[in-house]
Amino acid sequence: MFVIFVSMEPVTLKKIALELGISVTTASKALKNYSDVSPKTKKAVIDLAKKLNYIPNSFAVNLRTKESKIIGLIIPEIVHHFFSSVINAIIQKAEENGYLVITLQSNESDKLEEKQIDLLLEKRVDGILMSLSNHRKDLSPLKKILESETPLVLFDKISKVINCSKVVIDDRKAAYSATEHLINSGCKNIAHFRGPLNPQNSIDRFLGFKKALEDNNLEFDKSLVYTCEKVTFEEGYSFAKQLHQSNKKVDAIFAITDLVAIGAITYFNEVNVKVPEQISIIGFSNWFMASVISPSLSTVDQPGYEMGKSALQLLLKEIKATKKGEIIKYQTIVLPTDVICRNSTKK
Amino acid sequence: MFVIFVSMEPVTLKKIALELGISVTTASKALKNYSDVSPKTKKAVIDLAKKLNYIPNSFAVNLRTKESKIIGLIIPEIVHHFFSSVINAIIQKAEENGYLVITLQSNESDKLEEKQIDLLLEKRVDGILMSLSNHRKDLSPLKKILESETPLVLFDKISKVINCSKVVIDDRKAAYSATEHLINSGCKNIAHFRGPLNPQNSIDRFLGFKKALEDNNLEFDKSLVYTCEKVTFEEGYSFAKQLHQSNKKVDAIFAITDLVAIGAITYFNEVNVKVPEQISIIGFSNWFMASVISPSLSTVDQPGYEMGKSALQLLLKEIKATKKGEIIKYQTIVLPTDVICRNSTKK
DNA sequence: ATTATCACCGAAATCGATTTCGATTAGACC
DNA sequence: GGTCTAATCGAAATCGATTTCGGTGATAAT
Repeated sequence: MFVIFVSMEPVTLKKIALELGISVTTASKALKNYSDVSPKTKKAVIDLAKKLNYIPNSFAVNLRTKESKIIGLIIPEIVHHFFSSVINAIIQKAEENGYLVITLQSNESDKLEEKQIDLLLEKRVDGILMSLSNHRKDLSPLKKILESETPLVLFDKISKVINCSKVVIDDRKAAYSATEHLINSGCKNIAHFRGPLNPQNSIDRFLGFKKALEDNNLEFDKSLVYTCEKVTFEEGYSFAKQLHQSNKKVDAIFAITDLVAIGAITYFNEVNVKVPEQISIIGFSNWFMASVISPSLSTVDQPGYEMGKSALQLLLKEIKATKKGEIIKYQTIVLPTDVICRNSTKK
Repeated sequence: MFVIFVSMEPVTLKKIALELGISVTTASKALKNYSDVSPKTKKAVIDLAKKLNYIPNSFAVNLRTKESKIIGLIIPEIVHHFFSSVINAIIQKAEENGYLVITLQSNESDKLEEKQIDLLLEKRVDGILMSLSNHRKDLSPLKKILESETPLVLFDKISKVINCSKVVIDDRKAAYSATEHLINSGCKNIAHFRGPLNPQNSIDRFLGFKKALEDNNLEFDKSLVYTCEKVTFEEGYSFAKQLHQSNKKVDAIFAITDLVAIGAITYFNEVNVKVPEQISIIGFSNWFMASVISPSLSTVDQPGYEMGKSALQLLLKEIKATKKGEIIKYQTIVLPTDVICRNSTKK
């Protein structure tokens, strides 16, 4: 049997109504199970709809209901273990709750980030999840989101001064614990490969590091702090090399990220400096590779999946509240972190 | 100054028209730069629109134009280096072309995959990009996409029998080259850690492996083929162990994926089997970690970014053609791959 | 003065689904 | 027969932007 169809026109309620000799109104009500439609008509409509494979036009539905059932997500980087775990959680949980997710990558560019905010607002997404770029200082784009009455939840890389819900870890405390872990294992001269100067994340980790030294009566040596610009493997490698060749007395390193730590380990492996015997190294994030590298990397577990999940749940709550016209109470969720001891640190 | 606003009603064309004492028609035309609107009126409308921060209601625009300017993307896994590179390319290139991307993860579940296809069709996305789950055999959900006249492009994990555009690498040839690389460096007893039995990918790589042996007069030993179910680090590790403890004469391994290869390397490092002196290992994908592991891993470069980019470009072309009512010529793009020699293989 | 031309504007239909508000009919009940 | 209730149905408005098509008034051409 040959079926030739010239771009068949789509199945609409009108078509169904026409075919059954009823009004569009009744057809609509039948599908939505209104009580003022006779069972017979209901069945006829439902059957025909199924037969014709009727799909309600979401454009029209959106227009009426003023909802897109879409959530916007902006993050600095997709190809990044932590963020891809977050995305994973968000997409999955969103779908379970009847929402789809548009993902955008700011690439650590402020300008792009702002453009993407506009794109999402134009698309009239029902809510926005964001992790900010490292350089963001101008908060007016975020305020624009709030003014448009679009619920907004920030996670991980947030701004403390913007008035909205947030999901974070206590970076300061986590860094404190990591440093203390090094100290407890007997290290006294600890270097820190920190992140860029602007993001709150890396500031907090630095402060936690410093505080741990102070609280344990260890001298803070400014020259033992190296600042990563891009937070890469190569930086970890090269700072380790600089540190090693400087002949400074150092017995441990706390790195801003597992990737940086692995760069350092790789260097020390190459020049036969024993980790952790000669130098202990601890990272941050608990990236999958941390458990696999040799020696396996001690680190701080940063729960990406949970973060995505919590952020999404907060957002959904706010979307519901906004819809009902309720006043939203912003809240900040702080997720727990754990130090994970492996073989790159002693004891 | 206090501004109290009770959920201000949104700025619409109607509002602008009312404020200026003109019709909605004229306001619309002014913003779209029609020639039958006086420069004075145009300016007035544009100025007021900017002042009120007017954003056209995309729901209404979608309804009129029958376009969502959204592309759907379904992949088996997000937290995966190769796929996240693909996503990265797709999202970026889509944005540059005025499209946003809804990403969904099938999690290697057929049922989920089918549900997600329905979700995207209900959302009336302008096109769909897919990499299939490993188990997909029933192709009717894909046919449903085509019947709905939604352009579809498959990439990486495709089905050969479905009639649509595709972007792939020549897995067979790539595996052939990888194996030949091992042979050329003097290896004669080569094991293969292959992927699952169903996906075309892993079949092709297996076939390429086998063909390379034949063409070089090496005996194919079935007992040297290990089949990964999940394609994990652990499988690579454990197969390496089995192989080692079996005392079979083996001087090389071709692994389906870098992750599996790294699992194997890790095992051999632990038991002090020298790579590549005692056993050569080559992986597949050119994951970032491959260059970092010790010894660095020889592998086949699988261009994820390019694949995403090509798939998107094909899709955009089809979307445009469909819109114009043109007939679409399906095409299959085969991207080149390269063997990358590092330190896990000889010479 | 008449016609033609041009510049400018707006009423109304349209996209497809939803929902309000009546309208109609049949049967029940007094 | 008349009133009332319950069961069914549909006309029309609505969401907001777009576009067709026709109209008006002013100026230029004859």
